[in-house]
Amino acid sequence: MSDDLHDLVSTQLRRARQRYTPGRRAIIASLATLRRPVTVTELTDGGAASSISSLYRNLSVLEQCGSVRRVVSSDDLTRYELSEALSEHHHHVVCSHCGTVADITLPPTVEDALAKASVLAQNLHGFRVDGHHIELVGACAACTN
Amino acid sequence: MSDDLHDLVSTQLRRARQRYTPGRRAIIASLATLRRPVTVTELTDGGAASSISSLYRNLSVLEQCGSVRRVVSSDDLTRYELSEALSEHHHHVVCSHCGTVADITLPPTVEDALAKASVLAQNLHGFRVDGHHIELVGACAACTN
DNA sequence: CTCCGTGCAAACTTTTTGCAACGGG
DNA sequence: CCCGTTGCAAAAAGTTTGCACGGAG
Repeated sequence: MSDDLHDLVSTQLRRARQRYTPGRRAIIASLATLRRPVTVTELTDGGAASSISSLYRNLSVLEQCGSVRRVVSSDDLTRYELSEALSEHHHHVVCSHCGTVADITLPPTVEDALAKASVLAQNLHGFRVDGHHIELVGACAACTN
Repeated sequence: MSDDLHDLVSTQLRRARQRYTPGRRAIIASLATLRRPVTVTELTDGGAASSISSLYRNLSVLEQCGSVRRVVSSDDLTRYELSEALSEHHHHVVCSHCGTVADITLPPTVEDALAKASVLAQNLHGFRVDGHHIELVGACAACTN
């Protein structure tokens, strides 16, 4: 686990006048290790939190200060991952069979086309586009078998 | 409301050995009128269902037979819309301020680039891509003011 | 006459909140 | 010391299920 990461989170938290407590550190550590959107249950089971209420409260704090991102996909389990400020711009592949979500980076062709389309949306619909997220839905390697 | 739509739904339901009851018809009618992902509450308030449990059950049936699609976005309200079999391939713009979700059609450049990227994901990660969904996140016209 | 769909109420799951105790700054 | 964080327990919100009635095939 890189100290850089913890320093970044620490800064983000301080900016929001929040502290980098052990509980929050454990969450960040887990997310950094797993490198994919993780369910709340996975976090508690993985020992990243002692109490569910604290976990939710800390995730909320970390989300608001921009350290983690809440990810909802097809199934009804809420997942969390490190924000793009702490990782990299990426997208998700969702297995419609087992519900697992994995990270994926898409080629510049897609990103460029999407950037242009965003400007269009802005002009046509008056919708200010701040970001985007692509979800590829299908069957993961394990579920294809 | 086009009869075509109801005929299509009717066929989809029959294929799943289900009936096109008034309750289900009302849901489809609402979704067809609103033409955007709608929350469960919006459906009940709009008079599309008399009982919440029946609404959930019917949405589940309609989803399984391919008539409606469950849409989850950033906020925690589940939304439903007509499936692409009954509408057209489209994507969503999500207002991160008020949570509203609207439909948007993206230019072929994006779709093409994404199609190529999907093949890549398939080859690189062994993930069989069946479909995709793009979410543009930002601020809607009303919330920009 | 037999099922399927419906509505009500209760159960269940997930998330949020109240409150008292703890501990770092 | 003070205030933010924590853990427990209770509450709230959203969704699902059990059961009996009613209507359609």
